[in-house]
Amino acid sequence: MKKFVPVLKRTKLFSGVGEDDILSMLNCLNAAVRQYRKGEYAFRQGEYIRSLMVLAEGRLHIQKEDYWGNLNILNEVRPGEIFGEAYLVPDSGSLLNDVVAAEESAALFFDPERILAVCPSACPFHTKLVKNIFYTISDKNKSLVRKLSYISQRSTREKLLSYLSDEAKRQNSSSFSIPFNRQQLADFLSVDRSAMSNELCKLRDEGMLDFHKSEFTLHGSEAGGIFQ
Amino acid sequence: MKKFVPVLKRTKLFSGVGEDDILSMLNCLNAAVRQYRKGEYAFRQGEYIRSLMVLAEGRLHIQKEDYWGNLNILNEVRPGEIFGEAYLVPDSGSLLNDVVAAEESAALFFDPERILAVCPSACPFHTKLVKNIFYTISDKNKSLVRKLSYISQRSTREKLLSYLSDEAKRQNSSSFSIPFNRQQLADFLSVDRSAMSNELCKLRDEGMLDFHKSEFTLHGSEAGGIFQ
DNA sequence: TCCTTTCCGTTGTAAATACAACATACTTGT
DNA sequence: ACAAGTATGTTGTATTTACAACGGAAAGGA
Repeated sequence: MKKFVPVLKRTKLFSGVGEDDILSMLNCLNAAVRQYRKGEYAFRQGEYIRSLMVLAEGRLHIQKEDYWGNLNILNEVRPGEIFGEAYLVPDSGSLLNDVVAAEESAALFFDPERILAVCPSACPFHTKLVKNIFYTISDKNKSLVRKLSYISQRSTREKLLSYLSDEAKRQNSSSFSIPFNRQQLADFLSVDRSAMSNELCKLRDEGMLDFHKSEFTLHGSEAGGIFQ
Repeated sequence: MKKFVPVLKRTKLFSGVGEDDILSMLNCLNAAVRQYRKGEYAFRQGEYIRSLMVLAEGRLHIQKEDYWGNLNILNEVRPGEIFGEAYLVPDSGSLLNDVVAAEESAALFFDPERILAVCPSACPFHTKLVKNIFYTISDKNKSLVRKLSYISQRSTREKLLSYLSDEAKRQNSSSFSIPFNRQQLADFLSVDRSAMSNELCKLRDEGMLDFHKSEFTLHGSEAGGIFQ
């Protein structure tokens, strides 16, 4: 448990809380740790969720495979982000997606009652935690809206450009790396891999960007405009 | 203010709170009302948001218009849902989308500090409110994920089927109405209106569904399977 | 009622995409 | 170093979609 404290300290969820206090909060909130190997399922469609989870290490993919085997990565969970919270709502039914570790990962499990039921006396940081959880879910919400803005572009080219330029903006540099391989990026953007690969190369040939594996560099007035 | 209490009473946000208590909470939290005519902009891209809003009446569309005039409805806000919460996170920048009233609407504006800062003595329902806000944001999250699951379908046909069958499931009937006209549905699903209209008619001709304006009825083993 | 406007379906064509199939480069394990 | 497996780029074709254009139906206002 203690090993995650430095990681957690840097997350939005525990921002403004000292390491010692994080540790006591983890105890106060009765957190449990679960670790996942790369490719392992944290949860499967149809399961019921009773905890609020925080990803401490690694990356998780919220994904869905349909009847015909098409895989859709609905979202990526990064360290410090919470997941599973939608299923704590009363009568929310069973999990609709799979949660898979994209790499070696560790998650903290919290009892939602202990977090949401305010106990002013027990834990001085509770108010801060509630605020931070609110911020964290809001961030997640924002990332979902962001993804929606990519996918709601009509063409593969526009999806790529909106995603890549947004990623450049987020990483505040025209050179950046993305957390996907080509297939994962195609799944994330809901397009065909080969068509996307084709479009990427066209964009490169047109001088709009360069890439090497998952490292991208955007060129040109449009992309550059972001940083001006 | 008082006129919204019966509406609010039925929302997730104030579930389990009596009408009198809702009114005192609204006062305690210093809520303000703003009303919008159909088509009016509640917020525009680039504005800064300092309040947490709850839609009391009507419908709002979170939408984005790009350089070329393509309109994307990113999400629809219904009564009892909150909006704007993503922009209360520190350093979250200005609004990236427009918020437009799809019909005559009314929204309540709350000071986020008053909601999130726990004051056990002042308002006995504060803990409940915090929990309900958590549930409400989570629900919103879920609706975003749901929309993602529609849009991430590869073809117009699949997008339509996933949306319509999900809507049937949510309304618990194979006959249901949707809150969109054709153009809005096309924007919501990020497809071309005429192509979608064409596809709808093909589905109808194949006997998979029927519709009249915004009233739909699903037929066949696939759609029926949901209710068995 | 008539006129105007909006909404919806239909069609043809140009463009984009999905899909399959394959070549090459890169990784990983032995 | 080698082999097996994986990731990526490339190409051609069938399918699907976008777009424009139009006609009829429905809705709303004068």
